[in-house]
Amino acid sequence: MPELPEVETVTRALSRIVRRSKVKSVEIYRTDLRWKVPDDLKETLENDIFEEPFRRGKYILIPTEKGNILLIHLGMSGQIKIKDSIPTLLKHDHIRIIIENKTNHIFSITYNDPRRFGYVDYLNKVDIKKHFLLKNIGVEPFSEDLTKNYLHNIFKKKITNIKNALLDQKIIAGIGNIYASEILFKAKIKPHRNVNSLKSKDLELIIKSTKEILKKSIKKGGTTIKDHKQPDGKLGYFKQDLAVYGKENKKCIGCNNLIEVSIISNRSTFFCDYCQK
DNA sequence: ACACGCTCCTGAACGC
DNA sequence: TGCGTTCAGGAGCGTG
Repeated sequence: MPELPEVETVTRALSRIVRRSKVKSVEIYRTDLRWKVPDDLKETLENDIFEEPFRRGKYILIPTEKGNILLIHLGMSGQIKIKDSIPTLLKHDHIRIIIENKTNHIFSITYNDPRRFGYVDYLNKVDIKKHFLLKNIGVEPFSEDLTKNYLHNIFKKKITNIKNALLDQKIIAGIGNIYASEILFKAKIKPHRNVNSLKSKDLELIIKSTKEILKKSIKKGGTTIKDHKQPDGKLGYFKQDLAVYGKENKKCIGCNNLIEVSIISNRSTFFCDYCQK
């Protein structure tokens, strides 16, 4: 599923229930995710108390009172399910955390991931800049650090196209294959353009489009193509707002020409050859 | 140091 | 209906 808006949606849903809740039990059914889930995850988290969850790139981070942070990555097919009960386990439910909130209500948080490209880990709060998955992550799209100057300094040293650059988590955190196409359509820039051909005005449009597209998608609960569900089971409704992703041979909303698809670094990339320059 | 394929895995959709 | 093939929203790793 998940790019920034989907991960943000899940993080917000978690925020509503985990804050100041006590971890009653951690049930681990599979440890062979993208990397091996640490053996001491269970004993580390149990009896600790969750604080306010937050997101970094496509990672969900939940700090605890004892000074740790639970890290969840959803990979391609991961889902978080929140229930006010402890339901029967379903296929691909790999990890389940039972919590109790301040008013003694029990909730279950279940990590389900058919393809197991995702990951669950914990780290110490002081190591947040050192963890191997977090240390090289670039700026947050909504941060003030995402500026023309920032992009210009990176792009002048690069030989790649803007589509690949948007997918590169070391530059901007959180953009994936769907939103890369959508952002470039909105910015009217062809995905194949080399980054060092981009002018100041182009960078400005890319930054503006990035913020707008991601913000709007979060508002709609993300995009459900296949897997993504919000933790309460609801779908994400940004799909109906997609302008180019998955629209091959459909009319462009800007000019009525047909949307094209080309494979860039093995990923489908959708664009309008007329609107995007 | 960088850019680019390859790869991990399951399931759904498609073609014959 | 059944079977084989292709494709999927991520991203680290090995290679050149």
